[in-house]
Order: sequence, then C-alpha cells, then structure tokens
Amino acid sequence: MSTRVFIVDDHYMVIEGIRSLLQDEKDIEWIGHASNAASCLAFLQKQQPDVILMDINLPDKSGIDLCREVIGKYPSVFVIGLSTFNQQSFIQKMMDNGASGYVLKNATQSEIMEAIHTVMKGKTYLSEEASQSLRKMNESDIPLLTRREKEVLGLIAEGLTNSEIAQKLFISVATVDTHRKNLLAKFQAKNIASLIRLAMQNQLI
Amino acid sequence: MSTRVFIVDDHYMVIEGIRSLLQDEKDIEWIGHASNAASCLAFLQKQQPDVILMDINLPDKSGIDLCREVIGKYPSVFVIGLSTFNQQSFIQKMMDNGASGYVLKNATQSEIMEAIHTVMKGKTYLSEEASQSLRKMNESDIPLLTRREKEVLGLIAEGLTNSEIAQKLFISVATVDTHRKNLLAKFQAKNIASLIRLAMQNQLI
DNA sequence: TCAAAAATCCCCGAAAAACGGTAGAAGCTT
DNA sequence: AAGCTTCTACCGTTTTTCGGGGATTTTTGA
Repeated sequence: MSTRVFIVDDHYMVIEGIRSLLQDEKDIEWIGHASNAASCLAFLQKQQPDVILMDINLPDKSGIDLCREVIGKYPSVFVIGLSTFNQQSFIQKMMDNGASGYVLKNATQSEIMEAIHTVMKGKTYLSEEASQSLRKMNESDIPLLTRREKEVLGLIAEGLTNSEIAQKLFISVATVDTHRKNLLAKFQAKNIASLIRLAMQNQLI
Repeated sequence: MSTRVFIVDDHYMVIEGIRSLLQDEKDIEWIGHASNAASCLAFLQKQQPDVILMDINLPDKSGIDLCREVIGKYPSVFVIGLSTFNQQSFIQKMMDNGASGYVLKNATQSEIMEAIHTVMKGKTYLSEEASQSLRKMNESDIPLLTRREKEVLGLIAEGLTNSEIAQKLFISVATVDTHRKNLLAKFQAKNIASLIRLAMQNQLI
C-alpha cells in the first residue's frame, strides 16, 4: 500500500520541488498541498494523509502551532517539519508538539524518502544537521525564567535602563538590578549584549 | 532562440521546483545549476547563460556579492534575485549590485516566466510584493553597515567589552568606542540592549 | 586625481552596568 | 510548620557605556 503524502508550504517552488522529487516514487501518493494553515485544516476535514510535510514558517500561523492542532485532531497523521532554518529551538518545539521528524529544505530526494519511510514505521527521523543541532542544545538548555524576569528582560531589550524599568513596574531600582543579575546568571551571559542575543536566539523575546 | 537559464541556490528542493516549473517551456533551456558561489563561478568559466536565478542566501558567499562579481565578469548576463525574505535592504542591495530583477520563492510559474522575459528585454522585473516592499522601505530602513561595523557588532553581540574587542582587532579602545557610537546612531538605539535586538530582528547578526 | 567614505585615535564627565555580597516578606507546596 | 521559590530591597566598588565633542590617516569610488 502506498503512503499518502500532503505538503504545507507557502513557497510554490518548494511544493513543486518536492512534488518533482516524489513523483517517480511508486510507493508515494501525492494527495495534495496547501500554502497556508487554514487551507491545510480545510483539506484535512475531507481526507487525511499518512504523512504531512510541514513548513515551519507559514503566513497565517506558525507550523509549530499547526503541528499541535493537526495531531490533536488527527492523531494517526505523522508530521515531518520542514525548514530552511537549522535552529535548535524550532526543532525542539516542533518535536515537543508531536512531530515525528524534521528535515531541512536542502535535503536530497533520498533523505526525504528515508524520512517518510522512517516515520511511517513509527520512528523519529531527524536530518543529520538537525540532530546535531538538537544535541548541542541539550547541553546548554534554555533557562527557565520567572514571570517577572521575562517582563524585565523584555523591557531591557526595548532599551530601558534599570531606573526606567523600576518606574514602569513600580519597584525599586535595586530589585530590577537583582533581576538583571539573575538573568545574566541564568543565561551564563557576561553582559546585556550577549544576554539579548541568547534570549533572541531562543525566542524568549 | 531559446533563453538559457542557470540557477544558484543551496536548497535542492528549490532547484528541483524551478526545474520542474520551467521544463515544459519550449523557449527556456535549462543549462545547469549550482548550490554555492564557488561552483557557480566555475561553471560560468565554461559557459554563460542568458539569465541566472540567484538565491540571496548562499553557504559560501552572499548572493549580493556574487551578483556583483558575476556581472563584473560577464556583463551580458542578467541576474534575477531569488529569496524567501521580502526584505527591503536585500532587494535594494541586489539591485544596487546590478541585478535585473527580483522574485520571491513563492512565485508562480507565470511570474517566473514573466520575470525571465522581462529582463531578457533589458527591463527590470520586481515581483509585486518586492516592489511594494521597496516603496515602504524609506520608512523603516535597515542601516547600511560598513565591514568594520559589522565585525564590531558581531563581537559586541558575543559579549565582548570594548577593550576586549580592541585587543582582538588590534585597534585602540577609542576606535571601538567610535564604531559602537556609530552603530547606536545608525540604529537609532539608545543602548546596546536595543541595538542587539534591532540588529537581530533585521538578520544582521 | 580628488573628494568622499571609512577607519583610526583621543578627551572629558556623567550615567549605567557589573560584581559580590546579604537578607526580609510573600506565596506556594508538602 | 518547614522548605522552596519568587519577588523584593540594600550596599560599596570597579568597570563599562553613553553622550558630547574633535581630528588624522587610509581606502575607495567616480
């Protein structure tokens, strides 16, 4: 029995590229594509594929959210994340939300086929680069911030000084300074510049 | 006579997608593709296409630089920029460096064909979204940074202080400070925190 | 070749951040 | 009630940044 594949990607060229790569595979049945989250969900109401290749960057909704929604509604569907970005946090979030695999857009035909076959067996497929990235990540985990720390972090990123933040939050400058120190410690950052960079790389801002 | 087309893109799926889109066009001759700047230049030494579809994000060199280089060596070649990003500065730089057109990766087959035909007539083709973006650009401009400024910005983002950067680059602390001030001014940032945020939001780090 | 742009260097003082502590109060969990 | 986390607050010292300047050399582009 052939595997029914569906694709969600907002780039026409990528859809066309995958279609072209898969069209000669006799155990793959291309059942359709969508260029945004809404039309993907509409399609799924009528029929469900075995595997969805899903871009992380969609115009109306992040692929990460769409992934959770689709798997919640149709638990038998396997989702493979698709992205040009090789960023830890994206991969991690995608997998956290139930994706079965992750491939980059520079994948070759055989990589895509391997990914589809692997997830159809119920296993997880991560492309070489993606899994390297994921491994690196666990070592330096994303810090868990408290509500207040996130708030302060956001205001720092906007360029406010300690005293401005203190005024805005109706707390003492000393308190803001403490939060700042804790943020630096949690991120193991030497100063605000690297703190902001790390926080943004981990999508915390 | 048919138009000879060459493609440079590091994503296999995109190459495959364009190939698939163009294969039925009888006035288009696909003469090859490259996945990085080096092999593109190597190819061009042997033969030159009429049109190059060129990705902005290449592994070894920015498409912007490659564009200038290619047009410098082979002035008769028309370059069409290709990108997922709809960002003003990229489009602007690409056109500044001699590109004849710019299309986004979500372009349809007819858009690509129109782009190729337009630039072959010696005219400029900008995809709808790209030209809108170019118009909007003046409002929220991305600062143009010099080589040294980019270098300093990167080191600041890594958490180095002025004196550390000075040591690393074998220049005076005062010079680093000047670069830092110029960066703040160009981004209209109040301090380093907002500078880093803005720079990262604009993909400059 | 000549002007513009970029890169280099310096001074000053005020402001802010970084370092390294300590510590009480509130709130939640067990 | 004990223990934990979070939020709050303070102090003194050192380092770094920020905001004004001004100025020279090197590189680049037209």
